[in-house]
Amino acid sequence: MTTTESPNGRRLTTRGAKTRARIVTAAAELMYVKGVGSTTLDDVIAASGVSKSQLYHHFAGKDALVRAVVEHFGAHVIQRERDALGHVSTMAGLRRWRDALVQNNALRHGAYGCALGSLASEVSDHDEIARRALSELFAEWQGLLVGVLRRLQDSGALPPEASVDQLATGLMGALQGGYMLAQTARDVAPMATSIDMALAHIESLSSS
Amino acid sequence: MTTTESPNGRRLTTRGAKTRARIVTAAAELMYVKGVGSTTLDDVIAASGVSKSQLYHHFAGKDALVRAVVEHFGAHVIQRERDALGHVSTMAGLRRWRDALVQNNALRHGAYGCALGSLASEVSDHDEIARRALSELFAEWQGLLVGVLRRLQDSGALPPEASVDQLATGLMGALQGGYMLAQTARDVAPMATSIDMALAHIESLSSS
DNA sequence: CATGACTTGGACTACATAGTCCATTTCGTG
DNA sequence: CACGAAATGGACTATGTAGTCCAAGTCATG
Repeated sequence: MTTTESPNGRRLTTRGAKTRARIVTAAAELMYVKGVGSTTLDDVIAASGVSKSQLYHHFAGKDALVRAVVEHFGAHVIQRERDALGHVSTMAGLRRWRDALVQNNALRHGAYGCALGSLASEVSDHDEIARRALSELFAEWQGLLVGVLRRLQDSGALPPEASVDQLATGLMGALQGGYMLAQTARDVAPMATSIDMALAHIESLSSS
Repeated sequence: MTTTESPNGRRLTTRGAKTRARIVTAAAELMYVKGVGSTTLDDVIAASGVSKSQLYHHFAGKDALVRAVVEHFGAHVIQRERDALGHVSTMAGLRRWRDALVQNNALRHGAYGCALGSLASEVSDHDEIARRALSELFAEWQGLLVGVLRRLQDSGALPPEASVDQLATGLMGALQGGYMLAQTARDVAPMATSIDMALAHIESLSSS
Protein backbone atom coordinates (compact mmCIF):
# COMPACT_ATOMS: atom_id res chain seq x y z
CA MET A 1 0.00 0.00 0.00
CA THR A 2 1.33 3.40 -0.91
CA THR A 3 1.12 6.53 1.12
CA THR A 4 0.47 9.94 -0.30
CA GLU A 5 1.09 13.36 1.13
CA SER A 6 -2.14 15.14 1.89
CA PRO A 7 -2.27 18.92 1.42
CA ASN A 8 -1.67 19.71 5.09
CA GLY A 9 1.39 17.49 5.24
CA ARG A 10 -0.25 14.63 7.08
CA ARG A 11 0.48 11.20 5.78
CA LEU A 12 -2.54 9.39 4.51
CA THR A 13 -2.62 5.81 3.39
CA THR A 14 -4.80 4.68 0.56
CA ARG A 15 -6.85 2.86 3.14
CA GLY A 16 -7.41 6.10 5.00
CA ALA A 17 -8.34 7.87 1.80
CA LYS A 18 -10.85 5.16 1.02
CA THR A 19 -12.42 5.50 4.44
CA ARG A 20 -12.58 9.25 4.06
CA ALA A 21 -14.24 8.90 0.68
CA ARG A 22 -16.80 6.45 2.04
CA ILE A 23 -17.72 8.92 4.76
CA VAL A 24 -18.11 11.80 2.35
CA THR A 25 -20.21 9.92 -0.18
CA ALA A 26 -22.51 8.56 2.52
CA ALA A 27 -22.86 12.00 4.09
CA ALA A 28 -23.51 13.59 0.71
CA GLU A 29 -26.26 11.13 -0.11
CA LEU A 30 -27.93 11.61 3.25
CA MET A 31 -27.66 15.37 3.22
CA TYR A 32 -29.04 15.54 -0.26
CA VAL A 33 -32.07 13.47 0.61
CA LYS A 34 -32.76 14.50 4.19
CA GLY A 35 -31.14 17.89 4.29
CA VAL A 36 -28.03 18.92 6.19
CA GLY A 37 -29.83 19.86 9.38
CA SER A 38 -31.56 16.56 9.87
CA THR A 39 -28.60 14.41 8.98
CA THR A 40 -26.85 13.38 12.17
CA LEU A 41 -23.33 12.09 12.50
CA ASP A 42 -24.78 8.81 13.73
CA ASP A 43 -26.71 8.58 10.48
CA VAL A 44 -23.48 9.04 8.57
CA ILE A 45 -21.73 6.44 10.68
CA ALA A 46 -24.51 3.92 10.15
CA ALA A 47 -24.70 4.54 6.41
CA SER A 48 -20.98 4.45 5.78
CA GLY A 49 -20.18 1.66 8.22
CA VAL A 50 -17.27 3.47 9.82
CA SER A 51 -16.80 4.18 13.49
CA LYS A 52 -17.11 7.48 15.22
CA SER A 53 -13.42 7.82 15.82
CA GLN A 54 -12.75 7.36 12.13
CA LEU A 55 -15.13 10.17 11.34
CA TYR A 56 -13.51 12.46 13.88
CA HIS A 57 -10.10 11.35 12.71
CA HIS A 58 -10.82 12.63 9.24
CA PHE A 59 -13.01 15.61 10.05
CA ALA A 60 -12.82 18.15 12.82
CA GLY A 61 -16.57 18.11 13.26
CA LYS A 62 -19.85 18.35 11.47
CA ASP A 63 -19.01 21.68 9.84
CA ALA A 64 -15.85 20.24 8.32
CA LEU A 65 -17.83 17.29 7.02
CA VAL A 66 -20.41 19.59 5.49
CA ARG A 67 -17.66 21.50 3.74
CA ALA A 68 -16.27 18.27 2.36
CA VAL A 69 -19.74 17.41 1.11
CA VAL A 70 -19.96 20.79 -0.57
CA GLU A 71 -16.66 20.11 -2.33
CA HIS A 72 -17.82 16.63 -3.26
CA PHE A 73 -21.04 17.84 -4.85
CA GLY A 74 -19.26 20.79 -6.34
CA ALA A 75 -16.73 18.61 -8.12
CA HIS A 76 -19.49 16.27 -9.25
CA VAL A 77 -21.80 18.97 -10.59
CA ILE A 78 -19.05 20.94 -12.27
CA GLN A 79 -17.76 17.78 -13.90
CA ARG A 80 -21.25 16.88 -15.10
CA GLU A 81 -21.88 20.37 -16.43
CA ARG A 82 -18.49 20.57 -18.06
CA ASP A 83 -19.31 17.38 -19.92
CA ALA A 84 -22.77 18.62 -20.78
CA LEU A 85 -21.93 22.20 -21.72
CA GLY A 86 -18.27 22.17 -22.67
CA HIS A 87 -18.87 21.73 -26.37
CA VAL A 88 -22.37 23.11 -26.77
CA SER A 89 -22.44 25.86 -29.37
CA THR A 90 -26.01 25.91 -30.63
CA MET A 91 -29.44 26.71 -29.24
CA ALA A 92 -30.44 23.14 -30.00
CA GLY A 93 -27.57 21.94 -27.82
CA LEU A 94 -28.70 24.22 -25.04
CA ARG A 95 -32.17 22.79 -25.28
CA ARG A 96 -30.81 19.26 -25.05
CA TRP A 97 -28.98 20.32 -21.91
CA ARG A 98 -32.30 21.59 -20.53
CA ASP A 99 -34.02 18.34 -21.43
CA ALA A 100 -31.40 16.28 -19.64
CA LEU A 101 -31.71 18.31 -16.44
CA VAL A 102 -35.49 18.26 -16.50
CA GLN A 103 -35.74 14.57 -17.26
CA ASN A 104 -33.20 13.73 -14.62
CA ASN A 105 -35.23 15.65 -12.10
CA ALA A 106 -38.51 14.20 -13.29
CA LEU A 107 -37.36 10.76 -12.15
CA ARG A 108 -37.76 11.94 -8.58
CA HIS A 109 -40.78 14.18 -9.16
CA GLY A 110 -38.48 17.09 -8.46
CA ALA A 111 -38.35 16.02 -4.84
CA TYR A 112 -34.79 16.96 -4.04
CA GLY A 113 -33.87 20.00 -6.04
CA CYS A 114 -30.42 20.98 -7.17
CA ALA A 115 -27.68 19.52 -4.98
CA LEU A 116 -25.82 22.81 -4.84
CA GLY A 117 -28.92 24.97 -4.55
CA SER A 118 -30.33 22.97 -1.65
CA LEU A 119 -27.01 23.06 0.16
CA ALA A 120 -26.68 26.77 -0.50
CA SER A 121 -30.00 27.78 0.95
CA GLU A 122 -29.52 25.60 3.98
CA VAL A 123 -25.92 26.36 4.73
CA SER A 124 -25.24 29.93 3.67
CA ASP A 125 -26.81 31.48 6.76
CA HIS A 126 -24.81 29.30 9.05
CA ASP A 127 -21.35 28.65 7.64
CA GLU A 128 -19.55 31.49 5.96
CA ILE A 129 -16.80 29.28 4.53
CA ALA A 130 -19.25 26.88 2.95
CA ARG A 131 -21.26 29.81 1.62
CA ARG A 132 -18.23 31.19 -0.13
CA ALA A 133 -17.32 27.83 -1.61
CA LEU A 134 -20.85 27.48 -2.96
CA SER A 135 -20.77 30.99 -4.32
CA GLU A 136 -17.62 30.17 -6.25
CA LEU A 137 -19.11 26.93 -7.53
CA PHE A 138 -22.11 28.82 -8.85
CA ALA A 139 -19.73 31.27 -10.50
CA GLU A 140 -17.85 28.40 -12.12
CA TRP A 141 -21.07 26.83 -13.35
CA GLN A 142 -22.18 30.17 -14.70
CA GLY A 143 -18.82 30.48 -16.42
CA LEU A 144 -19.62 27.34 -18.38
CA LEU A 145 -22.86 28.96 -19.51
CA VAL A 146 -20.94 32.07 -20.50
CA GLY A 147 -18.75 29.87 -22.66
CA VAL A 148 -21.76 28.46 -24.47
CA LEU A 149 -23.23 31.91 -25.03
CA ARG A 150 -19.92 33.18 -26.36
CA ARG A 151 -19.79 30.37 -28.87
CA LEU A 152 -23.34 31.25 -29.84
CA GLN A 153 -22.14 34.77 -30.33
CA ASP A 154 -19.17 33.66 -32.42
CA SER A 155 -21.40 31.69 -34.71
CA GLY A 156 -23.73 34.64 -35.12
CA ALA A 157 -26.61 32.98 -33.29
CA LEU A 158 -26.42 35.73 -30.71
CA PRO A 159 -25.69 39.38 -31.51
CA PRO A 160 -22.31 40.74 -30.40
CA GLU A 161 -23.87 43.44 -28.24
CA ALA A 162 -25.71 40.89 -26.06
CA SER A 163 -24.33 40.79 -22.54
CA VAL A 164 -23.44 37.14 -22.13
CA ASP A 165 -22.68 37.58 -18.44
CA GLN A 166 -26.11 38.93 -17.68
CA LEU A 167 -27.77 36.30 -19.81
CA ALA A 168 -25.84 33.59 -17.99
CA THR A 169 -26.91 35.03 -14.65
CA GLY A 170 -30.51 35.08 -15.80
CA LEU A 171 -30.30 31.51 -17.03
CA MET A 172 -28.77 30.40 -13.77
CA GLY A 173 -31.50 32.19 -11.82
CA ALA A 174 -34.21 30.58 -13.91
CA LEU A 175 -32.61 27.18 -13.40
CA GLN A 176 -32.28 27.51 -9.65
CA GLY A 177 -35.68 29.10 -9.21
CA GLY A 178 -37.16 26.36 -11.34
CA TYR A 179 -35.55 23.69 -9.17
CA MET A 180 -37.00 25.34 -6.10
CA LEU A 181 -40.53 25.67 -7.45
CA ALA A 182 -40.38 22.07 -8.67
CA GLN A 183 -39.25 20.89 -5.26
CA THR A 184 -42.07 22.71 -3.51
CA ALA A 185 -44.72 21.63 -5.99
CA ARG A 186 -43.37 18.08 -6.35
CA ASP A 187 -43.68 18.57 -10.07
CA VAL A 188 -41.00 19.35 -12.64
CA ALA A 189 -43.31 21.43 -14.83
CA PRO A 190 -42.42 24.82 -13.31
CA MET A 191 -38.74 24.01 -13.69
CA ALA A 192 -39.18 23.26 -17.36
CA THR A 193 -41.28 26.37 -17.91
CA SER A 194 -38.85 28.57 -16.05
CA ILE A 195 -35.81 27.44 -18.03
CA ASP A 196 -37.77 27.56 -21.26
CA MET A 197 -38.56 31.19 -20.74
CA ALA A 198 -34.89 32.01 -20.26
CA LEU A 199 -33.96 30.05 -23.37
CA ALA A 200 -36.75 31.68 -25.37
CA HIS A 201 -35.43 35.06 -24.36
CA ILE A 202 -31.89 34.19 -25.40
CA GLU A 203 -33.14 32.87 -28.71
CA SER A 204 -35.33 35.91 -29.32
CA LEU A 205 -32.28 38.16 -29.17
CA SER A 206 -30.99 36.80 -32.45
CA SER A 207 -34.05 37.84 -34.44
CA SER A 208 -34.44 41.36 -33.08
CA MET B 1 -62.36 41.02 27.63
CA THR B 2 -64.27 39.24 24.94
CA THR B 3 -63.94 35.66 23.90
CA THR B 4 -64.05 34.45 20.36
CA GLU B 5 -64.68 31.05 18.91
CA SER B 6 -61.59 29.58 17.37
CA PRO B 7 -61.99 27.37 14.30
CA ASN B 8 -61.76 24.12 16.23
CA GLY B 9 -64.44 25.16 18.71
CA ARG B 10 -62.09 25.94 21.58
CA ARG B 11 -62.70 29.15 23.39
CA LEU B 12 -59.86 31.58 23.17
CA THR B 13 -59.67 34.85 25.01
CA THR B 14 -58.13 37.90 23.46
CA ARG B 15 -55.30 37.50 25.92
CA GLY B 16 -54.66 34.00 24.64
CA ALA B 17 -54.77 35.23 21.07
CA LYS B 18 -52.25 37.90 21.91
CA THR B 19 -49.90 35.36 23.45
CA ARG B 20 -50.25 33.12 20.46
CA ALA B 21 -49.47 35.98 18.13
CA ARG B 22 -46.41 36.93 20.14
CA ILE B 23 -45.10 33.38 19.86
CA VAL B 24 -45.66 33.23 16.12
CA THR B 25 -44.07 36.58 15.35
CA ALA B 26 -41.03 35.79 17.48
CA ALA B 27 -40.69 32.35 15.90
CA ALA B 28 -41.09 33.80 12.42
CA GLU B 29 -38.38 36.37 12.99
CA LEU B 30 -35.97 33.78 14.37
CA MET B 31 -36.67 31.22 11.69
CA TYR B 32 -36.26 33.80 8.99
CA VAL B 33 -32.87 34.92 10.28
CA LYS B 34 -31.42 31.69 11.65
CA GLY B 35 -33.35 29.15 9.64
CA VAL B 36 -35.96 26.70 10.89
CA GLY B 37 -33.52 23.97 11.80
CA SER B 38 -31.36 26.03 14.07
CA THR B 39 -34.20 27.80 15.82
CA THR B 40 -34.97 25.98 19.04
CA LEU B 41 -38.13 26.23 21.07
CA ASP B 42 -36.06 27.70 23.87
CA ASP B 43 -34.99 30.44 21.49
CA VAL B 44 -38.62 31.16 20.74
CA ILE B 45 -39.49 31.20 24.43
CA ALA B 46 -36.68 33.59 25.22
CA ALA B 47 -37.49 35.92 22.34
CA SER B 48 -41.21 36.03 22.93
CA GLY B 49 -41.08 36.06 26.72
CA VAL B 50 -43.66 33.34 27.15
CA SER B 51 -43.29 30.14 29.11
CA LYS B 52 -42.93 26.67 27.74
CA SER B 53 -46.39 25.60 28.79
CA GLN B 54 -47.87 28.53 26.92
CA LEU B 55 -46.10 27.45 23.80
CA TYR B 56 -47.28 23.88 24.17
CA HIS B 57 -50.74 25.07 25.07
CA HIS B 58 -51.07 26.84 21.75
CA PHE B 59 -49.06 24.48 19.56
CA ALA B 60 -48.83 20.72 19.53
CA GLY B 61 -45.10 20.84 18.89
CA LYS B 62 -42.44 22.35 16.75
CA ASP B 63 -44.04 21.18 13.52
CA ALA B 64 -47.28 22.91 14.39
CA LEU B 65 -45.37 26.07 15.20
CA VAL B 66 -43.53 25.92 11.90
CA ARG B 67 -46.83 25.58 10.09
CA ALA B 68 -48.17 28.61 11.92
CA VAL B 69 -45.05 30.51 10.86
CA VAL B 70 -45.66 29.46 7.28
CA GLU B 71 -49.19 30.83 7.50
CA HIS B 72 -47.91 33.99 9.13
CA PHE B 73 -45.37 34.69 6.43
CA GLY B 74 -47.80 33.58 3.79
CA ALA B 75 -50.44 36.07 4.90
CA HIS B 76 -47.82 38.77 5.16
CA VAL B 77 -46.26 38.18 1.76
CA ILE B 78 -49.57 37.75 -0.03
CA GLN B 79 -50.85 40.94 1.56
CA ARG B 80 -47.73 42.82 0.54
CA GLU B 81 -47.87 41.47 -3.00
CA ARG B 82 -51.57 42.15 -3.30
CA ASP B 83 -50.89 45.75 -2.39
CA ALA B 84 -47.93 45.93 -4.73
CA LEU B 85 -49.40 44.09 -7.70
CA GLY B 86 -53.16 44.38 -7.33
CA HIS B 87 -53.49 47.42 -9.53
CA VAL B 88 -50.40 47.18 -11.69
CA SER B 89 -51.33 47.20 -15.35
CA THR B 90 -48.23 48.47 -17.14
CA MET B 91 -44.68 47.32 -17.71
CA ALA B 92 -43.51 50.41 -15.86
CA GLY B 93 -45.54 49.33 -12.87
CA LEU B 94 -44.01 45.88 -13.04
CA ARG B 95 -40.56 47.44 -13.05
CA ARG B 96 -41.41 49.52 -10.01
CA TRP B 97 -42.47 46.30 -8.30
CA ARG B 98 -39.09 44.82 -9.19
CA ASP B 99 -37.29 47.87 -7.85
CA ALA B 100 -39.10 47.67 -4.54
CA LEU B 101 -38.21 43.99 -4.06
CA VAL B 102 -34.59 44.51 -5.02
CA GLN B 103 -34.12 47.59 -2.90
CA ASN B 104 -35.77 45.95 0.05
CA ASN B 105 -33.40 43.04 -0.26
CA ALA B 106 -30.38 45.28 -0.81
CA LEU B 107 -30.82 46.66 2.70
CA ARG B 108 -29.63 43.32 4.04
CA HIS B 109 -27.14 42.58 1.25
CA GLY B 110 -29.50 39.84 0.20
CA ALA B 111 -28.56 37.91 3.30
CA TYR B 112 -31.87 36.27 4.05
CA GLY B 113 -33.62 35.54 0.80
CA CYS B 114 -37.35 35.30 0.27
CA ALA B 115 -39.23 34.39 3.42
CA LEU B 116 -41.36 31.85 1.61
CA GLY B 117 -38.55 30.53 -0.56
CA SER B 118 -36.23 29.94 2.35
CA LEU B 119 -38.95 28.18 4.30
CA ALA B 120 -39.85 26.10 1.28
CA SER B 121 -36.42 24.74 0.62
CA GLU B 122 -35.84 23.96 4.25
CA VAL B 123 -39.21 22.49 5.10
CA SER B 124 -40.54 20.79 2.02
CA ASP B 125 -38.42 17.65 2.46
CA HIS B 126 -39.50 17.25 6.01
CA ASP B 127 -43.11 18.32 6.46
CA GLU B 128 -45.60 17.41 3.79
CA ILE B 129 -48.35 19.64 5.19
CA ALA B 130 -46.13 22.69 5.30
CA ARG B 131 -44.87 21.90 1.81
CA ARG B 132 -48.40 21.88 0.47
CA ALA B 133 -49.24 25.13 2.21
CA LEU B 134 -46.17 26.75 0.70
CA SER B 135 -47.01 25.35 -2.70
CA GLU B 136 -50.44 26.96 -2.51
CA LEU B 137 -48.98 30.24 -1.37
CA PHE B 138 -46.66 30.26 -4.35
CA ALA B 139 -49.63 29.53 -6.56
CA GLU B 140 -51.54 32.43 -5.03
CA TRP B 141 -48.58 34.75 -5.50
CA GLN B 142 -48.26 33.58 -9.07
CA GLY B 143 -51.96 34.24 -9.51
CA LEU B 144 -51.34 37.89 -8.70
CA LEU B 145 -48.72 37.98 -11.43
CA VAL B 146 -51.18 36.37 -13.82
CA GLY B 147 -53.58 39.18 -13.02
CA VAL B 148 -51.01 41.79 -13.95
CA LEU B 149 -50.14 40.02 -17.18
CA ARG B 150 -53.80 39.74 -18.10
CA ARG B 151 -54.26 43.46 -17.63
CA LEU B 152 -51.22 43.98 -19.80
CA GLN B 153 -52.92 41.81 -22.35
CA ASP B 154 -56.19 43.74 -22.10
CA SER B 155 -54.40 47.00 -22.70
CA GLY B 156 -52.60 45.57 -25.71
CA ALA B 157 -49.19 45.69 -24.09
CA LEU B 158 -49.02 41.93 -24.40
CA PRO B 159 -50.33 39.94 -27.37
CA PRO B 160 -53.45 37.82 -26.76
CA GLU B 161 -51.70 34.60 -27.74
CA ALA B 162 -49.09 34.96 -25.00
CA SER B 163 -49.46 32.30 -22.30
CA VAL B 164 -49.79 34.39 -19.17
CA ASP B 165 -49.61 31.32 -16.94
CA GLN B 166 -46.26 30.25 -18.32
CA LEU B 167 -44.94 33.78 -18.20
CA ALA B 168 -46.00 34.08 -14.59
CA THR B 169 -44.26 30.79 -13.78
CA GLY B 170 -41.11 32.01 -15.48
CA LEU B 171 -41.23 35.29 -13.62
CA MET B 172 -41.73 33.49 -10.34
CA GLY B 173 -38.81 31.20 -11.11
CA ALA B 174 -36.56 34.12 -11.98
CA LEU B 175 -37.57 35.87 -8.77
CA GLN B 176 -36.95 32.87 -6.53
CA GLY B 177 -33.76 31.89 -8.28
CA GLY B 178 -32.58 35.46 -8.03
CA TYR B 179 -33.24 35.50 -4.30
CA MET B 180 -31.24 32.33 -3.92
CA LEU B 181 -28.25 33.49 -5.92
CA ALA B 182 -28.29 36.79 -4.06
CA GLN B 183 -28.38 34.99 -0.74
CA THR B 184 -25.42 32.81 -1.66
CA ALA B 185 -23.39 35.64 -3.15
CA ARG B 186 -24.38 38.16 -0.46
CA ASP B 187 -25.10 40.56 -3.27
CA VAL B 188 -28.43 41.60 -4.78
CA ALA B 189 -27.02 42.04 -8.28
CA PRO B 190 -27.87 38.53 -9.55
CA MET B 191 -31.41 38.93 -8.25
CA ALA B 192 -31.86 42.17 -10.17
CA THR B 193 -30.35 40.67 -13.31
CA SER B 194 -32.44 37.55 -13.10
CA ILE B 195 -35.74 39.42 -12.75
CA ASP B 196 -34.71 41.90 -15.41
CA MET B 197 -34.24 39.14 -17.91
CA ALA B 198 -37.73 37.83 -17.23
CA LEU B 199 -39.21 41.30 -17.56
CA ALA B 200 -37.25 41.96 -20.74
CA HIS B 201 -38.64 38.79 -22.21
CA ILE B 202 -42.20 39.74 -21.33
CA GLU B 203 -41.72 43.16 -22.81
CA SER B 204 -40.13 41.80 -25.97
CA LEU B 205 -43.27 39.82 -26.72
CA SER B 206 -45.19 42.97 -27.49
CA SER B 207 -42.89 44.08 -30.29
CA SER B 208 -42.61 40.76 -32.06
C1' DC C 1 -69.03 37.34 44.36
C1' DA C 2 -68.45 32.45 43.45
C1' DT C 3 -67.24 29.14 40.09
C1' DG C 4 -64.97 26.78 36.60
C1' DA C 5 -62.65 27.06 32.39
C1' DC C 6 -58.94 29.32 30.23
C1' DT C 7 -54.28 30.86 30.85
C1' DT C 8 -49.75 31.02 32.75
C1' DG C 9 -45.15 29.79 35.15
C1' DG C 10 -41.33 27.04 35.41
C1' DA C 11 -39.30 22.87 37.16
C1' DC C 12 -38.67 18.26 35.59
C1' DT C 13 -37.86 14.13 32.48
C1' DA C 14 -36.40 11.57 28.47
C1' DC C 15 -33.70 11.39 24.74
C1' DA C 16 -30.85 12.41 20.77
C1' DT C 17 -26.61 14.06 19.30
C1' DA C 18 -22.01 16.17 19.21
C1' DG C 19 -17.75 15.30 20.77
C1' DT C 20 -13.86 12.63 23.75
C1' DC C 21 -10.84 8.92 24.96
C1' DC C 22 -8.00 4.95 24.90
C1' DA C 23 -7.04 0.27 23.79
C1' DT C 24 -6.29 -2.46 19.68
C1' DT C 25 -5.22 -3.50 14.93
C1' DT C 26 -3.13 -2.61 10.52
C1' DC C 27 0.43 -1.15 7.67
C1' DG C 28 4.64 1.22 5.77
C1' DT C 29 9.62 1.43 6.55
C1' DG C 30 14.32 0.36 7.96
C1' DC D 1 11.11 -9.29 11.25
C1' DA D 2 10.61 -5.24 14.42
C1' DC D 3 9.16 -0.81 15.20
C1' DG D 4 6.42 3.25 15.13
C1' DA D 5 2.96 5.84 13.00
C1' DA D 6 -1.48 5.74 11.08
C1' DA D 7 -6.02 3.81 11.30
C1' DT D 8 -9.78 1.69 13.69
C1' DG D 9 -13.50 0.21 17.21
C1' DG D 10 -16.66 1.41 20.34
C1' DA D 11 -17.77 2.78 24.97
C1' DC D 12 -18.29 7.01 27.51
C1' DT D 13 -19.45 11.98 28.68
C1' DA D 14 -21.59 16.43 28.28
C1' DT D 15 -25.10 19.06 26.67
C1' DG D 16 -28.84 20.92 24.25
C1' DT D 17 -33.57 20.20 23.08
C1' DA D 18 -38.25 18.46 22.73
C1' DG D 19 -41.83 17.46 25.41
C1' DT D 20 -44.53 16.66 30.25
C1' DC D 21 -46.67 17.99 34.46
C1' DC D 22 -48.99 20.33 38.02
C1' DA D 23 -49.74 24.20 40.83
C1' DA D 24 -51.05 29.05 40.68
C1' DG D 25 -53.18 32.99 38.51
C1' DT D 26 -56.79 35.33 35.64
C1' DC D 27 -61.05 36.15 33.62
C1' DA D 28 -65.94 35.54 31.62
C1' DT D 29 -70.31 34.19 33.27
C1' DG D 30 -74.26 33.07 36.21
